[in-house]
Amino acid sequence: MTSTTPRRPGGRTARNTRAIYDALFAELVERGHAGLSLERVATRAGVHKSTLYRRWPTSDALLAAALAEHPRNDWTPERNGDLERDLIGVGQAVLDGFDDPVVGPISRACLAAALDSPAAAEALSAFLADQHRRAAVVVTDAIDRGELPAGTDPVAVIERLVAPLYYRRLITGKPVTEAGLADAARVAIRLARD
Amino acid sequence: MTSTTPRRPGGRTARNTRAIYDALFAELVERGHAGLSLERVATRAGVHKSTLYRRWPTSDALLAAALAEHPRNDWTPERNGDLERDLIGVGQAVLDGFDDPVVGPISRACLAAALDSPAAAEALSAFLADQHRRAAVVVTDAIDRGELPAGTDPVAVIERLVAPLYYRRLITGKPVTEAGLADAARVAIRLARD
Amino acid sequence: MTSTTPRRPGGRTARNTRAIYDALFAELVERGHAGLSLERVATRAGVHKSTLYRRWPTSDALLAAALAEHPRNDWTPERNGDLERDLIGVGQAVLDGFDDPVVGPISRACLAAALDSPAAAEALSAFLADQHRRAAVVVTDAIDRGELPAGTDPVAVIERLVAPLYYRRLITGKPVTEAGLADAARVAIRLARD
Amino acid sequence: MTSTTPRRPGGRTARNTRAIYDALFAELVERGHAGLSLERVATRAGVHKSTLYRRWPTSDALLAAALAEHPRNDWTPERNGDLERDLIGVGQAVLDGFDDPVVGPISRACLAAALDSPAAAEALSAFLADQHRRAAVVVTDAIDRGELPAGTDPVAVIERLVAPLYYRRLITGKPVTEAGLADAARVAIRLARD
DNA sequence: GACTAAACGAGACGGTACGTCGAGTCTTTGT
DNA sequence: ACAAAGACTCGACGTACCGTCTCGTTTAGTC
Repeated sequence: MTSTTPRRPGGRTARNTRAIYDALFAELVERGHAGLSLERVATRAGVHKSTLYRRWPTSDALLAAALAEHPRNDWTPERNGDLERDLIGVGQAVLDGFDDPVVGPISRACLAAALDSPAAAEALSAFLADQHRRAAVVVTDAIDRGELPAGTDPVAVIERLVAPLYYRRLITGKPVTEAGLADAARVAIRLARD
Repeated sequence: MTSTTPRRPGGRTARNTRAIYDALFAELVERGHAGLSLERVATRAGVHKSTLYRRWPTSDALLAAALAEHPRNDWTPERNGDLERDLIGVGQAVLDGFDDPVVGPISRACLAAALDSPAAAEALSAFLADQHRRAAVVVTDAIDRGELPAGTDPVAVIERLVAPLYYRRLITGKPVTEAGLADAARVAIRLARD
Repeated sequence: MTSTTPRRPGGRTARNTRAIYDALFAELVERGHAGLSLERVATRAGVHKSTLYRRWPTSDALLAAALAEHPRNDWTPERNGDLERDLIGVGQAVLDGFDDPVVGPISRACLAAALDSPAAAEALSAFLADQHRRAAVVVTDAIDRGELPAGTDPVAVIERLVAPLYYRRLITGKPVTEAGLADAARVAIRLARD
Repeated sequence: MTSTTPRRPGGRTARNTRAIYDALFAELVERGHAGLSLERVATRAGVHKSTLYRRWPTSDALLAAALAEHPRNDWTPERNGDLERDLIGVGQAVLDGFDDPVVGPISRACLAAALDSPAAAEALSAFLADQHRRAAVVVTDAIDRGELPAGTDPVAVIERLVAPLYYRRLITGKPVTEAGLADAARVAIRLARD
């Protein structure tokens, strides 16, 4: 990680860290990545500016660290015993995230940061890999059930599922219809079957 | 358009506009979206800062305007009489763009801008729609040849092709192998056949 | 005079001149000398900026020209047949000018301009000389009546009268009481008698 | 005072303050009040612009603060045991100030500032009050010697002395002759005798 | 339970860029 | 062909953050 791990991480330091991450996300939600100011983050966290600079070299490093610890790292997909239904569920969760007034802006901010900063890119990469792994259980289930061939790469299937969702919503800016989501699920399954 | 169209668009104004767009792209290439400074753009274009602010309300508006006029709006896919080969060609062109030392940074910058600013998002959306339309001729060809059913939506095929490329390269940050590209092309075709 | 006298002073030119002077004074009243902007004056006068620049080289020159033509050049002191009463009347008129919501700010503006610009200083000098001459009739009256010796310099008496008024009100910023004014008048007379 | 007194006035801050005041006066001497630029003052003082804005809200406040601390606050009139001679000495000192290539422009600038800004006006008022008090010892001396009645207001005498000097030189722009100065002294004394 | 180094709070600073405003000067355009 | 108005250069404004520094002060962990 890019953060300077404090040698005395207990007590106040831990409290501050938590407050800073919270403030960071709140600021990202309110003002976006371009409008981010470490001064405001510090003020909002009730912490002095120098505390931030002491612990993270750049704002991207802070974002990377926050992304690594904080959010929805406990998410788990629904498992219904049917691959297509499960995949649609996963996709819907992704889309719901984009629409969420908190998660959406944070996602966009992380993405924007990743496009500018290698450190943030790495953190985002790790975060997404984790999410993929988490989601991939629905594919593993399908393999166990014999719905898919044994050699299938579960993460690849998930990637194929979410790629068009990200592309349409975040990049082209167009909405994803129910049919679009179903289509994405079908593409992913079709790929896995070969 | 978000730009303030000047009421006297001849002569110097036109020359300035061109110089500004060029300077903007050069700066984006060198410093990225986060490191963009309108002061530097102005200096580089040999123009005074106030000229920029007079004509575009924000940096995003400038980027949007530049994106709308300038780059590779003349690109055309190769047409070999074979859909899969053509699609791979389109995909390869996209990937080459990401790798290009000029086009790549500009793409990333536009994307980052779009994630922060509705104006930029709209401009990017229009730009990509144009690119899709342009690329879609290879699908239309295939329909004409009878390779694909008549009702096929050509743009949808292109989107299915490029979505995983963008997702892997720009979002997860991972490379796209030749096999990955071939996969994307094959799946796009197969799905269109149904 | 520093103004460029136009070669066709009739019709539109004259109307514009009047409008410009009016706008100038109005702006001075509203924003003071430091806040003066020729752009606003031009807009307010319904005239293009270049018209101003064509006719006056600097804002001070404009102010000087306006001062020479416009204001209270028709003022006349009251003549009561009693020097002290007349002088008090003159002094009161000066003080009333300082307090007037229109004349006061203009006076201060002209003074400030004169402190910065020789052109304005000259204009102010001429203006004040004119005012002195105008006021001096009350002294001439007194000489004619035999109240003062024949060799008395009427303008010097007026200057002795108004100097402390200007000094207290405009320079030290302190008010002038009725007794203060009476004092000034009395001393001016007494000194003239010797 | 309008200045923001820094909470740690030692060391660098104090050095900066002094350098800023010096630079301010130097700029006023060279360019006058209207030509004052805080950017140039900062550069000249070897200090960054934001340091100025952090400590003084406006240029007038800076001028006020500088006026309050810096100049000739140690001036003392000559005392010759003769009121008229002393007063002429005081008046001559005032006139010499107007002619001085350093003090003159600064005086004019302060006066111009005072005409535009209440803060500067107050500072000037305080400065002049101090000068008056300082000069008034020559009047007190005369009272002690019995030259003037006991109830005489020493400061009023000084004001009466300097008023015509300011009026002629700074306002009407005309020179003050030796006779004019002697006249002013006589007026002041005459006033005090009643 | 007291000590010591780590972590923090606080204020000031030099610096870059912002976005705005006004001063003056050119130059395109419409008539 | 020429004046009017639009567009420009230039300098400064006042603001916001950035990242750094120097001091004290608090607090966590250790002996």
